[in-house]
Amino acid sequence: MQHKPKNFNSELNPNVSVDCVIFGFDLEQLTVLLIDRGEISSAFGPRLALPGNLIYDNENLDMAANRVLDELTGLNNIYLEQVGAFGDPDRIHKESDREWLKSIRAEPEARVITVAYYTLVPMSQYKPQASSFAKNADWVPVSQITELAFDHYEILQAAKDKLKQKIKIQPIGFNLLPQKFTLSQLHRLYESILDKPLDKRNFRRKIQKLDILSSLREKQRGVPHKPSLLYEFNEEKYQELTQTGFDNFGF
Amino acid sequence: MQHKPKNFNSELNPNVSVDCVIFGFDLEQLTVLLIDRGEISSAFGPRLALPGNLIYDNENLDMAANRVLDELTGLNNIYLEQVGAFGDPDRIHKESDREWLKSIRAEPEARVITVAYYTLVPMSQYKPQASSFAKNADWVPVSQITELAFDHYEILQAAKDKLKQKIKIQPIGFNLLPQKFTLSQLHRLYESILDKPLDKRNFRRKIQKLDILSSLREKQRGVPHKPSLLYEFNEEKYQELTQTGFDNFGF
DNA sequence: TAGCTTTGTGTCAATTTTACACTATCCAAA
DNA sequence: TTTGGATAGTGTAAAATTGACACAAAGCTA
Repeated sequence: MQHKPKNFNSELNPNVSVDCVIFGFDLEQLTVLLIDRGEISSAFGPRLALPGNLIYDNENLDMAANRVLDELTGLNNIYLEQVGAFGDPDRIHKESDREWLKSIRAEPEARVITVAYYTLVPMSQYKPQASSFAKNADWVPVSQITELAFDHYEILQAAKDKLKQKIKIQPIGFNLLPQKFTLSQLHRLYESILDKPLDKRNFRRKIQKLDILSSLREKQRGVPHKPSLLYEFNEEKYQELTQTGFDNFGF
Repeated sequence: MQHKPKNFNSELNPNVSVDCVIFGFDLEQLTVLLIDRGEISSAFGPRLALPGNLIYDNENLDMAANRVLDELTGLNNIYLEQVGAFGDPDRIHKESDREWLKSIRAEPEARVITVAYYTLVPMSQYKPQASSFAKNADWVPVSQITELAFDHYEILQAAKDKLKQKIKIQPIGFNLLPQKFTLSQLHRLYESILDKPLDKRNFRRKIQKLDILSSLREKQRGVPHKPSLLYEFNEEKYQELTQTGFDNFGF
């Protein structure tokens, strides 16, 4: 399950990179997949970063994002959506970042524009495996993050905003949950993405109206309270819905 | 495979460009500002393109977009919003585009990633003046455009989609109109952006409810039918509104 | 078995949406 | 001057949606 070093008969493009904001949900809060770059020689600075790297010169951006994500974390074959391009000439200004680049890049001083991508995955089904220059790769609660390498913190904020916007327009949140989940978990998920409380009954009513959940005849077990019914997300109905098109979730 | 020679501060970065999608509205339909690249030596292909060019290596993307727009069309000091990055390695595949690049670029074969921007301006207040490699710069109705240079047609579609989305969330459409306008013009504008008919009475009601229009005591003149009242957009109220925040126009 | 915790449920008032048709006003042409 | 053509401007009623709100049921633990 390790990635083969692809033989691109092409060079890395020293001016363009991709970064991936992979959101997960631990059933409590929103998380992001970050890599640990390990000890940084000279100064201290944030060790954590979004998975990202330079693109190859003959590679399209979407594929580059997938490749890089795979190389650093082992996650592959994931649909990524673009956040945007980040190109401040000064985006690499932290001393720790400069030092680190010297250790991994042929042209550590080059001006780099990065194209950021984001997506949502069910954490439970993706176990990150660090490799390449990632010493470690793991999920970190978004709320705990206060700084990241380069301009990655800023990118993360932009991705969160996109997500917030998008979830109002598409029932994309279901991607974050395990196959079987409870309405309360979904509820918490929406609250943590939208960053505001939602009335329980109204939320449930609205979700049910979408008619994309199948209730299972199964209950939670082992919880010290009334067990919740489990639901499944109905892919087919969802496809139908997005085809028909709908404008707003109205949260 | 050529990348720029390093570290000349004022050098063009041969790998990154910006393109601008400037929307206008001629009171009938949505238009875009395009440049004419003139006769193309070898093959025929589309002469029209979005205004765009390479960035400088020490220039941030937003500023590059403004500079390039100014250089090619004379429009300046415009707030631009990002559409996204377009980086297919094959995005320069038309023979006519290759030929043309040879005539204007130092490294015509370089792989170029472009970052697209868009905005809306009142056409009446911006008279494009072609210069640099633009032989001409003019407004073209979006509906008449069937092909453009490079992947610009695709970029245009993406910008239209962004606009469509955005106008549902912000009353941004007013930017496209002259200072004094009629509700019918605004109505037509919304219809052409959303690309669907909107009920006249419902539209008017909804707009009025926003409370960002000031009715002038002035009528249209010289129209061969009942003259319309003129309105002004109320910037102050608009600012107030965006501050307070609102989610949806609900069209 | 008592207590803790979370689930799951319904209603009513207020607001918003949708669908729909006729008169008023100006210009131009007869 | 009259008439016809064109677009502006206006209201209502039914249906759907939203928002606010409270309590019993179910399982676990001590």
